[in-house]
Amino acid sequence: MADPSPSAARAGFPVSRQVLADHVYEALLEWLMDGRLEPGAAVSIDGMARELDVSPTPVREALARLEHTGMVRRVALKGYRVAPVFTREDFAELMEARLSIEPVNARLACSRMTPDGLDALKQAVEDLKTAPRGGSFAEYRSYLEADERFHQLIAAQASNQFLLAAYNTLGGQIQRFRLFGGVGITDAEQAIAEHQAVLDAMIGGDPEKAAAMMVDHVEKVRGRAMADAPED
Amino acid sequence: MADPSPSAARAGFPVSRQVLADHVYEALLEWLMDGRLEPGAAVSIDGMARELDVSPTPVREALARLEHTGMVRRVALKGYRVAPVFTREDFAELMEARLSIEPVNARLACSRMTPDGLDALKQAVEDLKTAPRGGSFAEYRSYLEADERFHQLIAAQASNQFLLAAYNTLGGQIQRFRLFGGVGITDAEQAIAEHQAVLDAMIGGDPEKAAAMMVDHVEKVRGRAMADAPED
DNA sequence: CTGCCGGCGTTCCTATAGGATTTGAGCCAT
DNA sequence: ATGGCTCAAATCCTATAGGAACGCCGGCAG
Repeated sequence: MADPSPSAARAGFPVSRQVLADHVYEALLEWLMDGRLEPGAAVSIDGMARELDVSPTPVREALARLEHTGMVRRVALKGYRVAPVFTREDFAELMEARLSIEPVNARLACSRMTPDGLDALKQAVEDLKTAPRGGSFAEYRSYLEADERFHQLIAAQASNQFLLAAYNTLGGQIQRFRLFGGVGITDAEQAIAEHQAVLDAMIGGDPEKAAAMMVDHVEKVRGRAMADAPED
Repeated sequence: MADPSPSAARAGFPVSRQVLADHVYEALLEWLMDGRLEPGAAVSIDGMARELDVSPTPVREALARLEHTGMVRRVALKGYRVAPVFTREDFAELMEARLSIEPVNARLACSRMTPDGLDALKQAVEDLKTAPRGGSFAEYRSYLEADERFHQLIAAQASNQFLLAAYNTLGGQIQRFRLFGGVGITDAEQAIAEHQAVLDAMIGGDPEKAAAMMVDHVEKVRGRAMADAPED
């Protein structure tokens, strides 16, 4: 490969234990989240290989993993395409799924919270409050990242590998919708308050209240998004 | 390759719209479920390629997909291994996850049930009742298959792609535990009655009762398994 | 006897080549 | 002008080859 930077990870960190397919996976994930790969666009294996200066084999492996996340869809002998934009029904289903998983995560996380986990959660909410959110699209990223991190941390603190895996499959879709749903950040103040309410319940050590606050948050997110994006 | 037989799969089904990696995926899945690949065993890419008479590339792609299901684990530059047997804690976590997802599926499935779906559910319970379960291990298979099919159908009838995906990631693990958990079929009569209770609630069109019956079923499964397998 | 070390096989990992398939454009007949 | 057909480019899919790392085993020095 002409660009030495990708191989630097292997050469510079012989203990890295990371292979090319992992880098390709992360690169594609980033492009998917950035919008560089728009929904519906074809993802050519050979094309991506040329773009990333690798052979098609690692690209194929990375795409096989991505398919399982729902970010890309595969049609045999036709190739991969970026998953289409969410319809209103898709969004409703996603929120329904969140409502059945995230409150459980919140309840369990509250019961099993570690001091470090609580600190991380506090930091996530703090980042939400301080993140810039007025300017261009790129500035949303830190806000959205903190949002996703908050929910991800709760799922992790629930200390259940299966619930964590289940949430992670949703998390990517949620993040993708946040970016491509067509709605900007119009509800930051309310969303921050709802996150704070969940955090307060966690600090107070009240699992049931934490679950209830999470239900409240997700339902309000759904309500706001459905109102903001009446497009169909 | 010298032996032309492997290409027969392609030549014989020109309309199959299925590629080699899909066949490899299904073959590996079957071997994992059969016990031919025991937990903890190494899954060599080259070895599987020789065994299946294909090149390593499709095997690599199939394993990349399987990794996301939790059936196999990958260590970079070291290869794939069959996921280890469930510990008591793993099983408890799995049941906890089921308790947060399957009752929701049952409630939604009851509300959105189609006539065809209901027929399929009835058939699954009927198969549970008539399946042989006294003899050898191989005879369990039809019973276990009907069990898994019952839960899978409910998840499908919930008409929520995300909940279905979430359940499917659990379903494989559940099935794997049924086979390798160390417990035989000692609770068929009770389990069938519990399935019947869920089905009756569905027939009666009572979503809340269907959810409650599902909770009852999963909790009792957990109770019986934890009592039967005190190994630690 | 014990610990170190160097060769050797196995395996993973990536690149490259070639066959098979789909898609789109261009041409011809109606 | 339009519908159908042919051809060619692009793409997917699989096979094969080669480089690099890991684990094992026998030999040798202390």
